[in-house]
Amino acid sequence: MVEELKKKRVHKPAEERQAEILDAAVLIFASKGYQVADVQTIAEHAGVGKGTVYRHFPTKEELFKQALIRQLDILRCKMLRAHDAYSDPLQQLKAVMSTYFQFFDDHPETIELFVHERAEFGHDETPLYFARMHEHTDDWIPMFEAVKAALPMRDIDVEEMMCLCGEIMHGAVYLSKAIVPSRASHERLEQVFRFYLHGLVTNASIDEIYQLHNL
Amino acid sequence: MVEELKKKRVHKPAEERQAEILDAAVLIFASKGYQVADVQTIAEHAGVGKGTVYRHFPTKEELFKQALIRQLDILRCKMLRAHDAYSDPLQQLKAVMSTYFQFFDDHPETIELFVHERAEFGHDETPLYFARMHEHTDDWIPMFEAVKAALPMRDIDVEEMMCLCGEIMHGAVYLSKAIVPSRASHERLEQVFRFYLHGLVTNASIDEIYQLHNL
DNA sequence: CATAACTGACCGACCAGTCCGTCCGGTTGA
DNA sequence: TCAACCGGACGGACTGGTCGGTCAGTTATG
Repeated sequence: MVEELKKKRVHKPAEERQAEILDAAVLIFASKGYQVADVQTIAEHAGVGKGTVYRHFPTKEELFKQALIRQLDILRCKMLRAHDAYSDPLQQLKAVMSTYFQFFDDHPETIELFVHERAEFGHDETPLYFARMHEHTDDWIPMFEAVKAALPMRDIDVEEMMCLCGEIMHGAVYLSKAIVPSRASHERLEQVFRFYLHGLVTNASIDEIYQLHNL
Repeated sequence: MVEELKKKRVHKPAEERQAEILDAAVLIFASKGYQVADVQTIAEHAGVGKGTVYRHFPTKEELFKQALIRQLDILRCKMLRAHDAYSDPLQQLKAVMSTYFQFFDDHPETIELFVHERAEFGHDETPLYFARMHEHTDDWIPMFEAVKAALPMRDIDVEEMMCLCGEIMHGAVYLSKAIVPSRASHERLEQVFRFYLHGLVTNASIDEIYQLHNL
């Protein structure tokens, strides 16, 4: 009656195995948090033994960070692609923001991963989330410069523009789950984007700008 | 030589004991996180035995939540006091925002506490941080109504105003530690407040508004 | 058969919560 | 005034269970 179904052992290229393990890690870490998630569960979920996990990642901590980096790279990549799809700087900005919101709509577990990183490791080192953000700051400067040039801007420097943009997007996503009734993040794109522009410009009509830039 | 310094046992009113324990709990939970912090350490820090902690709080989780609630109440109370010190709605708003930033400047450990709550318990229940915020939403509606009446507002309803205000303040505080070089939160007050107003109004001169309201 | 990948039982450290002996300090009565 | 007494607050050793990381043995592959 009780079938002893033995999983067949398979050897795979390291890269593929690691990807499987990382996918499982993202899920488990996101749902339980770093401390509570246990490596055994991740291994089972990835369909491998615990020993195998440790063959590919030296410690639980490293496993977590790799899982996180994987997600960060995916997000970053999507944002860059969204940017490159447009030439008008305001369209670029809106597309990037949209991608950001959409990403967290599609992968709510990633929010949890970020939250847990901030809680667990943000204490004494800058979270990878921000480290990476900051590391790649330069990539976005040209866009913000262009936005600035395109708008009747009040006196704000580019760094401040970027900082505010990051804060408001992060805030919207981070708090999106907490608001009752919770709205899908991307529904908030329009609201947040308009608000952001209003916050930047002097006194021009936002509607004019919208029309001018086909937003 | 080695003095056996035995702590004298002292009986105290329950309330006082609990306050001592909660203060220790805030510190330890904030610095280590919910999972890593151990009750023994909290007990030692409060100058009591572990058993005593469990006399006053049924579980570690309850201890954490009480510690959090304590901080939330302090913050809320300060914000209300700041509000009541002014009659002009814009001055009130600015004062409340200022208090919020100042509080986290003075008690950076409280940020950590919120972060850990979101990570540990925000998963399946609304964090107390937001629950309380939402619970007391009504307290702030009159102020935002008044702000709205005082400004040449674009078409935003009060709920949205409050939501955006919360997000931008939370974002500024939450990210304040991540930015390099990190600025004291309160230094950002002016920047964030102006940004917020710009985001609300139609096309009036912010400077006019500032002068009119003595900001 | 040689080698590399894989496995999971095992070890030791760690910790939430318990439990009972200890001792404080308020009360009583002579 | 003070000594004997007692309720209950207190302390901390202990227990039971958990989990990160290891390693000796097993299985696939060439």
